[in-house]
Amino acid sequence: MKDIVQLDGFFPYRLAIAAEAFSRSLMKVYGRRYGLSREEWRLLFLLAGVDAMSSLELGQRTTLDKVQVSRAAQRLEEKGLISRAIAASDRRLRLYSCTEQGKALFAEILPQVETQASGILQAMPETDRAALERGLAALLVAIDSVHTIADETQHSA
Amino acid sequence: MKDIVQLDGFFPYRLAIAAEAFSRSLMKVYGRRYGLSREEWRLLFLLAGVDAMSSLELGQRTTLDKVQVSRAAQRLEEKGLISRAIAASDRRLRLYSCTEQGKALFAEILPQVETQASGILQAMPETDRAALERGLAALLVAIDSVHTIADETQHSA
DNA sequence: CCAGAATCATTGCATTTGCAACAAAATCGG
DNA sequence: CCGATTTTGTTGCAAATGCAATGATTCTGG
Repeated sequence: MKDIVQLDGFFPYRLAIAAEAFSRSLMKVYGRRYGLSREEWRLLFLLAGVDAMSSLELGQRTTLDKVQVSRAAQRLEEKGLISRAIAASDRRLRLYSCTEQGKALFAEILPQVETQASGILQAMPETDRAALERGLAALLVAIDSVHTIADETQHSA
Repeated sequence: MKDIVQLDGFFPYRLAIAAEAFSRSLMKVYGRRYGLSREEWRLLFLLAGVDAMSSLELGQRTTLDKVQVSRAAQRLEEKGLISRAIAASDRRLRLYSCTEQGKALFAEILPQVETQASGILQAMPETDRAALERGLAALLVAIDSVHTIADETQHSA
């Protein structure tokens, strides 16, 4: 009789719960054992695989705003894990890159995080895991598309 | 040649990005327009549909620890949206319930949040949406199962 | 029935975060 | 070429958060 949506069935709620639980599980590894915040870990992850990356791209790929990027990068720099430089092409931008020490730490942590993640994913039936992969990919596309539309309408307004 | 996992393909990363973007999109509605935090909104959501709920159950269903529950509930009480009482069965616990004002506010906000959420979900092909539903359900089960295991081993240790 | 262990909510304090203000640099219009 | 607007990074300050400590209540083993 209730016209109220059951929370358990409310999609955004379930997505948030699952993502948070998953994230917490991984944070136990890089956080508790290595003292990295989620933002720091994410930046390190992004930077470990490339030569350098601009602050702009960094923000776009993490959905972190510029303040979060700036502060996480500052902490990582203090720890000697990344280095910061002013971009030659556009001196407003910063060019971040991973130090050797940062890459070494990342190489040490990543396998442990992967193990932790696998522990959860392997508990799922293969078909469900494939469904999740597919659905998540589509969701990311959908989010990106509505964002783009929102930005465009804002421009014209 | 790189033995480094591409971040874009790393599952936990994509899950976190999608959930955060989705969450931010909904927060524009209940946050910017109604001044509720994510935790406050979630508690209100849980309480709007039932007579009362204990602090313990509240925490379990939201993956929030007791401090977060306590503080979000305190703020909601100050706003007159929920009421707090000591549970008769166990006087350590609290029994939270939604006030009429809280239910009214929830009824006002929910449709707007649903509209916002639908805007994203409707941008997905039907089959992908179904896959996401299925995968997400399985993921929640998997997370719960490994949590249970972890707790049990901790007890025996 | 009682003393110690366990569970739960709250509080204090240091750190972090978000938002707005600000400063530096680039782009655009004339 | 110069001033106004836009874009980007940083900083200040108030609010939020996490973690450890505390207090209140219940449970457990004798």
